[in-house]
Amino acid sequence: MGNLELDENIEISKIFKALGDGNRLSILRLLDKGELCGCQLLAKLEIGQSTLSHHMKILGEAGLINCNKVGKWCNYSLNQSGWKRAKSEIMKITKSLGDE
Amino acid sequence: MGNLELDENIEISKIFKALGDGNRLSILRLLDKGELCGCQLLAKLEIGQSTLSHHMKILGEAGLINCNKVGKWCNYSLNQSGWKRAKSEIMKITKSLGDE
DNA sequence: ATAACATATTGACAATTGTCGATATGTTAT
DNA sequence: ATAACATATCGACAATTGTCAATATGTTAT
Repeated sequence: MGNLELDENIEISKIFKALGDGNRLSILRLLDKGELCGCQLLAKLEIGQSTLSHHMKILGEAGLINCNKVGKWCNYSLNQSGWKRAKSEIMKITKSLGDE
Repeated sequence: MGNLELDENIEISKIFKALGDGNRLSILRLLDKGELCGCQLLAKLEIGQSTLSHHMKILGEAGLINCNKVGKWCNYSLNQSGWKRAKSEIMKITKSLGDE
């Protein structure tokens, strides 16, 4: 038993689940403009601190961001390798559509 | 009031939410190999018919698939323009990472 | 007309998710 | 040592999600 392809897809779906939230997309767009610590993100978003922390955890576990901890600050940035994976999976799923 | 950027991101997040499920990724990978009707998909997946129908609705509303109805069959296929949008949003979010 | 088939919809349910306030942990400055 | 700050964790809650069985709708074949 156990569908291996499905298990693999469930694994990959975590990346897209992480992208499936408006606030998290806002966070990622901010990070694309440059590294930011949690408190800077917090100042730009309309959510509580614990909520932000929760979102950062989900993005981190999905491999989409890194945290470079400096003292009490967490300097978050986009994680190149996570995004590479995300893009590559999308390309694999849409091989038949070509590049256009 | 109302945060417009967030609203836009919530809108876009629906595309990624649709990708955030293992069974739906399986469905999309099957469709990438070629058009299939619901009953053909059903034969390849381990889910009930109503569940499949539900997933197809979500994928359709996200703009990721089309249904070409022929008689009692729905011939599903990947929707080029929906995927173009998905890819373009990812590229926008990761401008700073370049193409690599 | 009737039966068989493909798909959609409904209602129910457990599981997961997004959010918050409160609290804990760890760090810097006084 | 103490206070102030940054982040993480916990417990609670409502909302959303994935699934199913049952039923409805629409289509084809008899």
